[in-house]
Amino acid sequence: MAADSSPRDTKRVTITDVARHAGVSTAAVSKVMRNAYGVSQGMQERVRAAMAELEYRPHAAARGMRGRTYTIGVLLDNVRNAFFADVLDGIREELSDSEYTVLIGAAGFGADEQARTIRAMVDRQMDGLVLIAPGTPRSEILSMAATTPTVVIGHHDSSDVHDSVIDADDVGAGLVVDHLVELGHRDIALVSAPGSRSGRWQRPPEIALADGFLQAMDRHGLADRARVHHSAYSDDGGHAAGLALLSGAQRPTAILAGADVAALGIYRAAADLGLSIPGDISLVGYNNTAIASLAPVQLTSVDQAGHTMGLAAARMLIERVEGRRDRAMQTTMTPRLVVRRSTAAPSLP
Amino acid sequence: MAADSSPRDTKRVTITDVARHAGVSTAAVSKVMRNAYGVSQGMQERVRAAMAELEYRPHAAARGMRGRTYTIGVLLDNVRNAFFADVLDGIREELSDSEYTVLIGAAGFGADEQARTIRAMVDRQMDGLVLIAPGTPRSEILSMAATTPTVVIGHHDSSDVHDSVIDADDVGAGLVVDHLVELGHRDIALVSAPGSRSGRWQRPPEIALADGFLQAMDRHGLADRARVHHSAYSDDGGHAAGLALLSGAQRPTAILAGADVAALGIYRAAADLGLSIPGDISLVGYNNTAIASLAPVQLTSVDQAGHTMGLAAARMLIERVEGRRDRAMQTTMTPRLVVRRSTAAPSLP
DNA sequence: CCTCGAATGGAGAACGTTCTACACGACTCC
DNA sequence: GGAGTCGTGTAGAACGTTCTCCATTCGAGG
Repeated sequence: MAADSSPRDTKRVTITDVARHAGVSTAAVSKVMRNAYGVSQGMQERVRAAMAELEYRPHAAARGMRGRTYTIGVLLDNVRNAFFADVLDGIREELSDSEYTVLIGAAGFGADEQARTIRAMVDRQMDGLVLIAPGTPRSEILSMAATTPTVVIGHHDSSDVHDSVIDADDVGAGLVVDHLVELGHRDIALVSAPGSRSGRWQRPPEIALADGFLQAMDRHGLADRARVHHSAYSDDGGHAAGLALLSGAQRPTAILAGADVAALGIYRAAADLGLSIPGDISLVGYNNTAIASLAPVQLTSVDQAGHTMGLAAARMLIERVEGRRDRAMQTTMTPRLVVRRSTAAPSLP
Repeated sequence: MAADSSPRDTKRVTITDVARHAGVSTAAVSKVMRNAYGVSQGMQERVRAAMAELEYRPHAAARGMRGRTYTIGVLLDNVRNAFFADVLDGIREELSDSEYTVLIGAAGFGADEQARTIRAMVDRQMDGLVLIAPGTPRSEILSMAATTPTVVIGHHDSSDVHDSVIDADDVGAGLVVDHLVELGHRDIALVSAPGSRSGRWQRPPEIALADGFLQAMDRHGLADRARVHHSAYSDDGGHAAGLALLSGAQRPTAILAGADVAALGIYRAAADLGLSIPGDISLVGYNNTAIASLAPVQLTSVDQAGHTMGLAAARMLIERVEGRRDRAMQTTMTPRLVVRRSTAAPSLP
């Protein structure tokens, strides 16, 4: 086995050290830390002083064996999607002066990998989980949520075992369609994630979006001119979708992409084909991420208030973790259209 | 105290259950899991079968009390910087079929917050840490690294207690200056992070970049025309820097930004001032992130091979964690210039 | 047949917390 | 003056692993 001998020595300060130093029992120290009932003023002070003096930091793994671990896990499929960064900021802000630490599991798009990551977080005894639009089968989420407080962001399927934070994607799609129709567009395409009703989720965000889109088109009497194309919410996915839609026979005059990243891929495809935006094609993104507002981009987009969603998710989660609420709840946000320079009246045929 | 009664019941399958089910001792099961010495073929199979049958998953917190936790922590300051996403992908890829799980601590720019996050990861007994350009004082990193294997990405300061992966930022700056000078530019400005030699880091990436920039300018006899402006590597930071530089008295004809995000902020500032890129101003980014290649952007940038850096970091870290190497090492990458449409010859005065 | 050593399996002590019981004293109330 | 009650503190049993010893068996060598 060779030399081994990792350098991990210099032993930690433990609760026992603190207890001895303060001249009390470990139980007392534990109580102080969790500010549990039954501790006198004097005890409080003595113990806190000892902790400070020894620079004591509780051993999270040991805590995990019995009680809390004071860790919140966040699952996201794609670090590059800036919308998730907004949500994350919200979560971190809400938790910033609590004792909880936020750790992120970045899992990629694969359902298996996501499931593995979720299990890893549960195995590490995290106190609560925020899952952003998980691709994992619903049954798996439900069984995990039965044992660990969970907030699901994005999926419209509600449940009595986990909380949800969603955006009214159907309303968002409606806003976009209204805007485009008002500009004079008739042939409008939607590019949405292929997700579909897989894994027993009945209403993942992309389905809600697609439904809202079709309803809105119908409302304007354009049901037969609506087109839906599926592709991954990534730059490459958008690029492929853009090429397919724009070089096809019946070219739409406007495209709504379910994510800003994908919209930028479509932008690239349009450029490849020599089409200008918004001259030839109007383009709308979704999520109103930072890139949408960049000078060279100026993408019309739907704002989902990711930051606020993160705040709400964290608040709801902590309520559950600390047992202040025992019934599932659902929070719905209303989207808002932000018009920029990527949409205009269609050019005459 | 109300009802409390969190739902966390339905007890887990433990090593004891597996042992009983396989008719062996827990010690034996543990040995099989860690494939330690002293296990017969038959025992192997019996135990593995039992584990599979019961769907056993080891309890990470309990493991953390004695041995490994099979968790690698990654610290990054800003989820929005796509370069970090590249690094992260590299790390995840290298670790994808190992037993290690990667968890990310997103800490923001503040040194305190970063320090807190690092401590949180150490307290959770993570087996190893990858720190991407930490702003935390060097001493703190060194003391953490003494107890937990650590790879630092970005800082050029080497150490015998942690490994490092860096990019030759000075070379990168040289490539850019050469390119710009060749196009005919003389008045070139650098926008770099304010980091400076704080916290006892002698050579954080921004300093290496600035030094390389000044040296390259000097090499071309342009030392007196070089300007360095400090701002945060963010969209807003770039915007502010852009406004300052471009509306000031002696306007540069080209700007190098230390991060693509910041370059986009400068882009926005230029637009605000009615200046076109590359007509009036040439602009170069750093890191060659995905946004740099987007159709509407087309930013000339320096490629740092973040993905490869991530791979290297993970490989080095695991060597240390598993005790296969006990001396610190350092890996240096060579940057490459990717010319796009944001640079051109300067307009005549 | 005895001794040795290698190979294999198990007992049981950690590890650092939390938390349930319980002990003790001081009051209050009949 | 005894029975409750309240407030405060402690003992000690978990929790689910890892890992150091130790026990047993088996073969080989003498």
